[in-house]
Amino acid sequence: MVSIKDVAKKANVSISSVSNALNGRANVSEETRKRIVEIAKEMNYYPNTMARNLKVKRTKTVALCFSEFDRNFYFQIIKGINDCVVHNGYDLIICAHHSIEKFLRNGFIDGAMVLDKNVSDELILSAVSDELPIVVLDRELEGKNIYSVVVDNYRAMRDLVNELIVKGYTRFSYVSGVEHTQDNIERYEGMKDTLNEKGIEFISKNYYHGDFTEKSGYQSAKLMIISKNIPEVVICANDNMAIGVIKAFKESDIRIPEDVSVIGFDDIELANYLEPHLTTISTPKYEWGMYAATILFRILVEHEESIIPNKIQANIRWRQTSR
Amino acid sequence: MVSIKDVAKKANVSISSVSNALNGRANVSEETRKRIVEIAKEMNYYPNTMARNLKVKRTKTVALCFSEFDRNFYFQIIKGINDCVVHNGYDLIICAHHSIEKFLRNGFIDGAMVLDKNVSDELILSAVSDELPIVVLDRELEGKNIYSVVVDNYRAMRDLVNELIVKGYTRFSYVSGVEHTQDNIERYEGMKDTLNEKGIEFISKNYYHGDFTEKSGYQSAKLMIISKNIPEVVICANDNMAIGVIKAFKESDIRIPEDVSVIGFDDIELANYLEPHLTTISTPKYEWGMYAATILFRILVEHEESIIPNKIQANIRWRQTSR
DNA sequence: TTGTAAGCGTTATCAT
DNA sequence: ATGATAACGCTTACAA
Repeated sequence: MVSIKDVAKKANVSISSVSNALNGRANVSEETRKRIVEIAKEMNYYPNTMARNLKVKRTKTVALCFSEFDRNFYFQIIKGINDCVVHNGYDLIICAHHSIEKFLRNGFIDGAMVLDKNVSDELILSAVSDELPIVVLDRELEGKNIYSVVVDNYRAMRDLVNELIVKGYTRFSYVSGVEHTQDNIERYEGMKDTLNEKGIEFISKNYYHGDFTEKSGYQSAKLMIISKNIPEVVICANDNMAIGVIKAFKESDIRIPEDVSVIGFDDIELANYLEPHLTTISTPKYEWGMYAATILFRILVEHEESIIPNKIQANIRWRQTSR
Repeated sequence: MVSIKDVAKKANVSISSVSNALNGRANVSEETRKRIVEIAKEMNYYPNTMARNLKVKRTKTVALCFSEFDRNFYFQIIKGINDCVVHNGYDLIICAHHSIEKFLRNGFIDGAMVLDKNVSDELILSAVSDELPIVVLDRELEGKNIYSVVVDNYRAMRDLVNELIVKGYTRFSYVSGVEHTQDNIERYEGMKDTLNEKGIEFISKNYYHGDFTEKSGYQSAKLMIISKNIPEVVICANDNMAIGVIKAFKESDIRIPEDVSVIGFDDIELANYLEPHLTTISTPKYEWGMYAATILFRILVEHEESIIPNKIQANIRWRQTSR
């Protein structure tokens, strides 16, 4: 690996002149600057980032902690993040939760985003600092230099249920995601509260325990069928479970939406390709990522303080699985 | 940021003792070792990776260059890569083509993988070295310390066409991907050569110019319909175009597979959810990534030389869009 | 305009 | 067993 020393030797100047020349500083004659640049290029010299970062404190790199490569739901979020990062002239590295400590602790990054449930709150709270603001997308977390950018599940669900009631639906079932997750709780509460307000009681036998997987949706619907407890509409805590629900109903020749409506949450790519197309709540993934990164840069480059991020608003996509 | 110096001061020892203690070296008494470890923990000390890497040459980090966050086809590949990297005790960073130079040039990584057409061959060839082996997944590239792990498109297509001929198909159409891409060329050649061998001439009016997008598949099928040139089977250079083709046929009430069969390539997630389920060629994505990373580690940790990677074999998934 | 030298946070060599 | 000290490759005051 060719170092600044090698370039200096070949150019017959001191290393500081090389540094100055290459960093476009004024204190070097145009003539030598040219020569140095040329020699550097011809020697294929690139400054060692680590050595540089050891000196200057800014690295112009931010990290995204992410490891759920199974769920392609996330990739539009990442795209949004990436576009914003590039636009700000920074570099993005994505690393899995296994590696995040390595990057969080050591001044290699100027800021971070977290989209990985495997990372504990404690880790985040212990890593965050004035020199390392963190934006989290997968939880709500309070603290100095920490910013949460999450979807407003509760409100989206309220909007949905209100509209369903207007359409005349009264008998609801709910297929839950993993019980203790914030997403699931907010989505469920949104539904329940709205029903209650409208004088519709939600009884617990219409609550089915899922875990966000297609399979758990399938099994929940099977249960409805066996127990002859088919509602007018089944609201699923996410699309994957809705897909499972639909599959089970289809197998029993229960028509959608004539016999029962099915509604998901997330608006994954599949939702619009299924037969029938899935009515769901669309979280604007690209904008979500973009906004999260924007928040980070408002701190990083604008040095804004006391930002309170807005929640991301999700919207209903009426399609064919509902009337 | 607390440094080794701070720990040394607080523990009343020299920095070398701290370093030795924390790195589990023998030349430090058990007693002081314990004290130092304790103090380090209580001070929340983590060694600065960059400073360390400046000294020792191994970073135990590899990079994946990737930026097509639009095509979720890729994510299982990344998962395979990530699992292998973690299994070897390394860290993975994923960075987009914009940033790759920064990491390729500066000794921050021990090795790299490339899955990004935006990276030029020249860049790869100029960055590769004994200290930085590179595995490419998206092209075939020759050179010292460069290894290509690609899918055997040609063979898969030969297998497919041979079986189709056995099934009695004789009238083929082909919807191409972006013309000059290796994937497209190999897939097309595989089809054409096999047909020729079996005495079936492939005429150019049955070749439709697509670009791997659903839309281009849709338009190609529209063209077939308008020109009343519907074959027995249309082979698409990827699944997305097959989806477009199917959509167009459906709109014209052309039945699949009764009137025409449609076959894709890739086996994206959608393929198995479409109605009818798409017959396609499945590239084992997880294994592909896993294998590519494995090659890298055979060089990195086993110091193997002169490895000639096998091509990844793809397999036909007979489903409902073909007879 | 140019060069010298200190320092960033480590590890490693060599005295002690 | 412990501690100075050089070195990694760079930036940056400061001196020349």
